[in-house]
Amino acid sequence: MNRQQDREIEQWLEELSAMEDERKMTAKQLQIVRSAVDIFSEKGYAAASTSEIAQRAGVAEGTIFRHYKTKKELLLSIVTPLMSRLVAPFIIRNFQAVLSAQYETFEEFLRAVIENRIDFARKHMKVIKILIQEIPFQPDLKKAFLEQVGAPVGSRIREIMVYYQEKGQLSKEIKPETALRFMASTIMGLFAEKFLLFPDRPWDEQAATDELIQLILHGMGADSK
Amino acid sequence: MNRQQDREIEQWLEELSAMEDERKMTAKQLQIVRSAVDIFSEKGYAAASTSEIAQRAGVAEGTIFRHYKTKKELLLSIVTPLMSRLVAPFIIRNFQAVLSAQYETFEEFLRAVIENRIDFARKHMKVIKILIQEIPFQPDLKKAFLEQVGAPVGSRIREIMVYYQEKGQLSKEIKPETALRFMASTIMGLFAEKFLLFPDRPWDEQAATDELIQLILHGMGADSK
Amino acid sequence: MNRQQDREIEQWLEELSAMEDERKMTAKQLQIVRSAVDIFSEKGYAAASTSEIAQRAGVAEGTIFRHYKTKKELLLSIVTPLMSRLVAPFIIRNFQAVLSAQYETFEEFLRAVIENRIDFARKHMKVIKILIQEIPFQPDLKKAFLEQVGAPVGSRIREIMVYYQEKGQLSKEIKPETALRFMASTIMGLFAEKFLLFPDRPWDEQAATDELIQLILHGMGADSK
Amino acid sequence: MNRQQDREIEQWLEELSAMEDERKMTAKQLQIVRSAVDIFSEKGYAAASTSEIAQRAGVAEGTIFRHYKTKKELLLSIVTPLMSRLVAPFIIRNFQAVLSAQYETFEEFLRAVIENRIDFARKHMKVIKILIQEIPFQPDLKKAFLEQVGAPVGSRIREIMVYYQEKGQLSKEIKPETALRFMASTIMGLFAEKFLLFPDRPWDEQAATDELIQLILHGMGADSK
DNA sequence: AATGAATGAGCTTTCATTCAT
DNA sequence: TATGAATGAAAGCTCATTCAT
Repeated sequence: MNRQQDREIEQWLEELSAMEDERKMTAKQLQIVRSAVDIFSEKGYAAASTSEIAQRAGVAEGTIFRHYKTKKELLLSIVTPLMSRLVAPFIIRNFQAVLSAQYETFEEFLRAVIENRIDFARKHMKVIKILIQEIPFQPDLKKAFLEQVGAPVGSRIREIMVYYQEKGQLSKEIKPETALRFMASTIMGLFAEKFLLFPDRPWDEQAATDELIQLILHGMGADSK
Repeated sequence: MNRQQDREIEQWLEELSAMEDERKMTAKQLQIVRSAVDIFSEKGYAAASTSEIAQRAGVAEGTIFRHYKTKKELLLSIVTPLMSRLVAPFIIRNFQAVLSAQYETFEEFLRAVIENRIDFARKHMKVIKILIQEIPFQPDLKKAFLEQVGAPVGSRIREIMVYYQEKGQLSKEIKPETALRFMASTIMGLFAEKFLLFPDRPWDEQAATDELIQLILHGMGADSK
Repeated sequence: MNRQQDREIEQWLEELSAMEDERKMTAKQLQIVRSAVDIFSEKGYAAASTSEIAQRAGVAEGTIFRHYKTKKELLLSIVTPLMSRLVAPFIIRNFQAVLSAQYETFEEFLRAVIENRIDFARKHMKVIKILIQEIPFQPDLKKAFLEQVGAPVGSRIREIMVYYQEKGQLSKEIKPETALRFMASTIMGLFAEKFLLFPDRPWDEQAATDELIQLILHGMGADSK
Repeated sequence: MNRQQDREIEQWLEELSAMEDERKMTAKQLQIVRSAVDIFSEKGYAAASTSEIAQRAGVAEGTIFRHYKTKKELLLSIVTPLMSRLVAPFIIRNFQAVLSAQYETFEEFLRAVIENRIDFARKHMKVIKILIQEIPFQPDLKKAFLEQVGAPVGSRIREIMVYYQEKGQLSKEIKPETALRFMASTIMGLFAEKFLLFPDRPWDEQAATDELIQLILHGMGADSK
């Protein structure tokens, strides 16, 4: 199994979950969702008005409420599917086998994950922004996030770390929770800078990724090439 | 100059800027600000209503608008002073002298800064949360943040890094912008975990700080003790 | 063409422009307009509250703003159509032909116009009152009035005066602007007395009209019968 | 008695009543009144806010209410004195003697009155505007106006007309009420044109006055010189 | 006499949601 | 399924007025 195959699997997982949602949508409904994503991410959930969403979707106000009982249900319908797509690559069955077959070193693994998630994040930037913005204010969202994302990813990370620690490539001192937070926050930091603070400033994505990987690897006491 | 003195300076800077704002406030106005901070951080700026703010402040709704022309002005009056307090420790005159007199190693310096900012952040958690939540939606806030916080802190970090790089304690490969983002995002990651995601889970602050410092030091290629 | 026909044309013009406005109104919207006319003319635009308008219209307050973005738009929607109706009789194509066919003397013409406009004014008293009251405070209204009413009526009056001056029935010394103002202000003076100052005092409309016509005719140096 | 003396009397009457009002005013109160006159005439009574009045007067909000119990009392304090000044020249004792001594012809009299009132109106334009605008909406104002202005001026006009009718200079057919309305409305029409509709257009005051006098004289069947 | 902070009722306007068509 | 008129609660904000200083 090589990187090409990996990408295909990921692709496939994405399509799968995406289709589940969108397959049975009417054209109007799709427009509503798209318009909602735009406006939620532009002005925030609370400041977005259903009438503006309807207008930008080219749809009557009432139509939104035919598909979603409340404005909040519309939010959840947008943000919940993202979560499963977010964890998809970590849920492949027989993960460890995949791992050992595929990534000789922790660095290889890390690079694969980061590149993959950067791809993903770029595609779903708006919805991710909505999710992160709303988690602090919506307890049910927070709960769903911890259960559906936090827990499974957490346990995967644990397995992975043990795997590479036993291979002697990773310091045993660092706790998996800390490592997860460390990785997640540095990645999200990169995103905050590139997409939120300076969206107009051009950047060399490859270089930034390399740099980031070095920071994480060193930080976690893994030997770089 | 020792840590004790450092804390005193910081203290003094804080008081100074705080007093400027609050000195001439009436009792009611203070209540309004406090109530607004609470509610903005609980439900977000857009979802907070001036009537609820007034109610919790024990004040008539009109009173808010006697002191602040608009709801947004109230937001800014809360969030703008935070910025100057945020950068205060970096603006001390003769910073380099202070530095060399005080911190032998980069690690010492890093520890001092992180502990200091953790102190600060704990004290001002709510307002920081408001600021971060609103920056993506308020262009003027974002601009003010970049100018008043980003720029000065950025140039300080540059000086500091050169200083310790020349002392041979810091890898020369890392760019200051990247370093700043790296440090900021790991620190904020810690905060997001401890205060937003699991505010009820007890934690050993000292241990977390030590851990964080090691991650940063290693990540940036500084030799740990 | 006789007076009967003239009245029919006028009638038709009225209906025409009225229908344009009201045809596509919902029942509720019509109630809103009616109620707004009443209340604006009773207390003045600024002192009228949308909530009172809604209440008297038997409609929810929000309904007003579904049809008119602002209170001012509601005012304009009431007052603007009046202007076109006000000038309608002066805009008939081939006016001069009508004139010569119809009115042998200036007095006849004057009598026709005055009676006609008194009819009109009685029907639209409230809206006229609103218009006159608000013109001094709303620059856009004033502009619209001058362009849509002042200019066309002015140039018609000019034509008419030349016509009767050449017939030797009208002094050539008087300027058309002055004549227009003279006629308009005496007519409006009559209205102010009868409808504003003493609305409860009964009056002989025919006698008052005759009297008024004599005053104007003599004032303008036209020979009375 | 000549025109010079007449002017002096008028002057004196004016001062007298003016002083009554303003003599005991503090500087602040005067500023309040001036500011109120400006703002009432600019935006209308209902749309003027006491806070704006206070601000333009350079006075605290509360100060207004120290002098005037309510906003309406402020309005009345401005508009009521105008009424007495408006009728002052008609109330001179022994009016008929003055008349016969002074004005040989009705035209002379008319010219004197009109010139005098134009003088007056120019000086008090703003307050007159306020009065006229508010009369339709304030029953007590209307009542005061009819009693203090309408009645005395009406009876004076009656005397005057009889006087000149007996001198054979004035048609006996016209009713004094009608004559009063006719004169008032043509004068006010001139004012509306010159001060409200086209305040920026320059005009020859003397010519306009002459023209107006001719219109009135002819209209009323008085022989012009 | 003058201030200006405080009030609470009321303002215009927006909003999420309902429902007859 | 889709519409859009209608709703009424609630939003942000203004206002005339009061009162302790």
